[in-house]
Amino acid sequence: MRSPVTMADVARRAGVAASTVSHVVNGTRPVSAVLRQRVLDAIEETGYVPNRVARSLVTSDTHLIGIVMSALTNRFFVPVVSAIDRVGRRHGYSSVLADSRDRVDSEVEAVNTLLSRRVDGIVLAPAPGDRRQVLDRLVAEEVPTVLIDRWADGRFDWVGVENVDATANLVRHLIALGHTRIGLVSGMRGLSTTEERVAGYRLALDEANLAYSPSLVVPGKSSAGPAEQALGALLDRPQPPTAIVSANNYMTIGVLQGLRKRGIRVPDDMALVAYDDLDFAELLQPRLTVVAQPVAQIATEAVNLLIKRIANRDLAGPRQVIRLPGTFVHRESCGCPSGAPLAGSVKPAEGGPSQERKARAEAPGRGRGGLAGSDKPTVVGMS
Amino acid sequence: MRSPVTMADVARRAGVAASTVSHVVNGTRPVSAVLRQRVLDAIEETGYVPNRVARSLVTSDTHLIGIVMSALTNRFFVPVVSAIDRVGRRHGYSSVLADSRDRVDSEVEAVNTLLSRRVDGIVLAPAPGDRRQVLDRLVAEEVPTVLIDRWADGRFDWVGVENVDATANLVRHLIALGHTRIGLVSGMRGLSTTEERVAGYRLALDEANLAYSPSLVVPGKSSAGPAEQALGALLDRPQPPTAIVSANNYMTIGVLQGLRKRGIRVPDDMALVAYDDLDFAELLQPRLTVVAQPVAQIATEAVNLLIKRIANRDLAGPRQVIRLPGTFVHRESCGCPSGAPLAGSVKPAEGGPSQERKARAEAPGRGRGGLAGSDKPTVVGMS
DNA sequence: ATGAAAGCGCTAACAT
DNA sequence: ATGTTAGCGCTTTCAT
Repeated sequence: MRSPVTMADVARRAGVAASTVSHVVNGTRPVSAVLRQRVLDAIEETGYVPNRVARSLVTSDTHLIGIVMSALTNRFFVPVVSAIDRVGRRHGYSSVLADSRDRVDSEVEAVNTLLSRRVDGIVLAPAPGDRRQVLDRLVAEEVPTVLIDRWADGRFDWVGVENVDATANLVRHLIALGHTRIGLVSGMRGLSTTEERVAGYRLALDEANLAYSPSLVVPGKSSAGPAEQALGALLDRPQPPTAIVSANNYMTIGVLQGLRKRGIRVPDDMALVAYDDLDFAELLQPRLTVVAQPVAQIATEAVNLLIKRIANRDLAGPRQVIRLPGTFVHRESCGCPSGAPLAGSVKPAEGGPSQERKARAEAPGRGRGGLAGSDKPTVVGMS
Repeated sequence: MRSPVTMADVARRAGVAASTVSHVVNGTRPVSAVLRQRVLDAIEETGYVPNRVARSLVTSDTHLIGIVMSALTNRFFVPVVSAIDRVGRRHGYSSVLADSRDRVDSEVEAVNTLLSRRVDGIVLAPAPGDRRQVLDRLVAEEVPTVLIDRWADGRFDWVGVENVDATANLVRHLIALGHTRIGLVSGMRGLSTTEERVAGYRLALDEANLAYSPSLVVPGKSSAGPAEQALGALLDRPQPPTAIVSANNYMTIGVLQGLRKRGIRVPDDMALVAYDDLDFAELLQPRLTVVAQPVAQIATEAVNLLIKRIANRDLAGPRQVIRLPGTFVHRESCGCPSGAPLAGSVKPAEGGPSQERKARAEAPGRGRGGLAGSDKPTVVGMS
């Protein structure tokens, strides 16, 4: 069995009281150099590893941060884990996961598990549907929680991206290029991001006095397969669109797949722009014109905010809503030649309704190694 | 502050002893219908959530599985998390993460954290370098551990992929197509996967009586940027290769990037094959000929094995080594026309040295929605 | 079928 | 500067 060497063992070996061992381990009170050394030696010799669960029982904190999201499907999953590791390492936090599978019932189960494990705080990307049960619970238990990605409830801190204007910019650009029949492959129902992106699409149409046709908006359910199917519906219309907007990364993959199968070339036969950059967007031909989310930054802000809340639970203060801007990345799938200036002035955002704090624009370099000069896409920061 | 409603509170409210509450919660001994109901009601009314950390202190198990790997860089990260969630949910396991950043010192830190949190078991993808310290520790503490991806030590269970023959097959295919100068962009030094893939490359060369030239093997360090640089070295040779093998997914991205920048077309100017399939391999032009790892299956096997070990720590038995076959996916980047039969008979594997168990071949469909008939790549199972 | 009591390994008063 | 002691919230003998 596993090392049952306890603090008492160490104390005995060092010839001191258990509390002394505790204090040298935690530096919680001065210990004479001699005893400290004796204790350190004893620890070394016995291979003692402090038992954090026993510690947690008395201090009633676990230094555990719970993450609730659909692991595979949510693009914030890995960045959040990384942020907790990076930021949290300094403060001794670790992360525990709970997959919600994007269904409220699993979400409830997930939150309960985390609650019973007494996590110090939770980062949650709310599943679509009625999440009142989970959220009420979280409020009742008063466990520090920050919502991420999808907005769901004014009682919580939230960090996410600006969707309305960013999507509108995508559409404005297409309109500036002369398109009037623009299809939208939209996301899962019940997600704020889905609704906001649809709203952005309609906004741009309105501005240009183009009629909104419901049949041009097809449900891609936020994933590739359904998106490919939804695309079919669009293409089978008597008057297919001349341009398509895909509302998230996974759906973009489905759309590309579908277009390819039908032998429809981008952008010659069909212009395509998308919400979310893809890791491999640069490698596709044509390269995709997209709005990129500052994913890493969102994750980092969320974790920082959470840790701050945990640190002073009392100084609660007003809930923070951090809505970060997306970045318009102009490449060629919209139909523009490589390096062309951006058609259709990208309007500056006017500040979301619940925007309480303006964040700095994301740094241009998004990490994935520099591109050669002429190959560089035009990056337009949006705020 | 957080719900401090304890088992004692519930007991008082229900007018029973704490032990009775415990037994109805855990079903550990019969409780009369009346009392059981009273307890259940009290729990309901108080919103009691059992404190798992207190429980852990007495039972000395946490139902926590630790995951140690380079979160962002390791392709097994998300699949392992998913597997723990899927398999573990039935048994009440959750996962705690620790990012090793692929450096032994962080790895030591990570393992220590998990040890102090008293996880019931660990899934570890060993960092490159001298991991004796970590592994000795794990052995000493006798915490059930399964190694994944990179093989490191005979004292542990291990689950990973067959590399030698799979890589050889890639090279054999190129040779069959007439290539004699074949470059290899290889992975990080100190990783078993790197060494095995180089060995496979050499094996195929030997079989064909082609000379092995060290300068045709360049260090891509398992990531995109370095791979792109390494590619440069290959291309700047007086006699550049006519075909390239990329030894993992991230490096393939770098290689593609580099080739594109130099205006080198695949496969016309340069044939390209790779270890690891890419999520978007189907979307590239040309589509990539690769060996795909059964990632999800590896993760699932690892987690199942670990949970089994945890269940009966004593019945230790011999260490298991599960080496799963890769799948040759024949597409067009090798220079073959779409749907062409596979040139260069792909030799069946001969069983790795430490192969103790033969696993079934991965099911052909790899999840990402069916391809249209004529577009379907030729998939050749390897064992 | 139920209750009382001991104790898991630690921290944090409270002594001295 | 160090030791003693009383819990943290639970499980699990041991009684009854």
